[in-house]
Amino acid sequence: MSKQITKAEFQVMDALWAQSPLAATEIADRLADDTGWSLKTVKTLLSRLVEKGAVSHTPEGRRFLYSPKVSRDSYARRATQRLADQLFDGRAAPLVAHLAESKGLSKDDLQELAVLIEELKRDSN
Amino acid sequence: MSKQITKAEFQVMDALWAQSPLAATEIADRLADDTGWSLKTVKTLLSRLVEKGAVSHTPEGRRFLYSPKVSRDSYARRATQRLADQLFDGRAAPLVAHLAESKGLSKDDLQELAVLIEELKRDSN
DNA sequence: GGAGATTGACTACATTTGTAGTCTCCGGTA
DNA sequence: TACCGGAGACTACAAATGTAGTCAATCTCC
Repeated sequence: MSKQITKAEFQVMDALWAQSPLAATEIADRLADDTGWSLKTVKTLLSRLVEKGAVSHTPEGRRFLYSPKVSRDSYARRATQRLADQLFDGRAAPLVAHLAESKGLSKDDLQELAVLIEELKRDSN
Repeated sequence: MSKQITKAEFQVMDALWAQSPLAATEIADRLADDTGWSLKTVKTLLSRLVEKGAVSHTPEGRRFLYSPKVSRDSYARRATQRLADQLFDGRAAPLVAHLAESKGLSKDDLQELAVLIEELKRDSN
C-alpha cells in the first residue's frame, strides 16, 4: 500500500524509474546536478522509501542495489486519481479543461487526445 | 503567490469555496462531520492560511469573517499543472489516459471530453 | 453586575519532511 | 599490516504539519 511519497522522495523514485537497479552512490550522482543533495541525504531518502515499501533493496557485494517496487505508471495513476477526486469530483473533463487553459494544449496534443477518446469510446463497448 | 496549501488546509479552503465569507465557528461546524476537528484546530488552520495569503479575514463585530483569496479554479489549475508537469512532462494525453484506466471514464464522460476537445480545437484557430 | 460562553492571540507538542552528521565495519592499497 | 575511504546503520536537528491547549478580553444572560 506504500504510504505517501514526498516531493524529495519522488525525485529519488524518478531516478530509479529512469534506470534500476542502482546503488545509492549512483543515484546520488544522477541527482546531484538537479538537487545538490549530498550522498547522505539520498541515502536517508532511500531508507525512507524502503520503509514505506516503495523501493526494494538487495545486497550486492557489500552494498545495496535499489529498485522501485511501485511502477511510475501506477504511481501516476494513483496521483492523477487523487487529484481528480479531490478537485473535480473524479471527473476528467474539467481536469482537461484546466490543463487546456493553463498550458494551452497544442494542436497536436488535442489531436492526440481526440484519438485517445475515440479509442476509449470504442473500448467501452 | 500563496505558499503550499496542505491537505488539512485544503479542506478548510474547500469549505470556504463552498460558501464565504464565514466565521471560524461556522467553518468548524461544516468540517466537523468530515474531519472531527475541534474549533481550535480549524482556527489554527485558518491563521496559517491567512499567513500564507490564501485567505483574507475582515473583522465583523468581535470576530473575523474569512474569505478565500485564491479561487478554487485557479488553485485547481495550478495543481493540475503541477501534476502534469511532474508526471507527464506537461502533456495532457497521458494524464487522461491514466484517468481513463484508473477510473473507467463513463460514456458520458467521454462524450463530454470529445465535445470539449472539439471546442478547444476550434478555439485554437 | 457577576459568571459563564466566545473570540482571537499565542503557545504546545508529536510527527513528518528536508537535509545532514557520526559511528562502525570492511576491503583494498602502500 | 596499518591506514584510508566507502558502505550501511543510526542519530541529529530545524521547519512544516496536524491537532490542540491556555489566556485575556469581551459579550450575554440572569
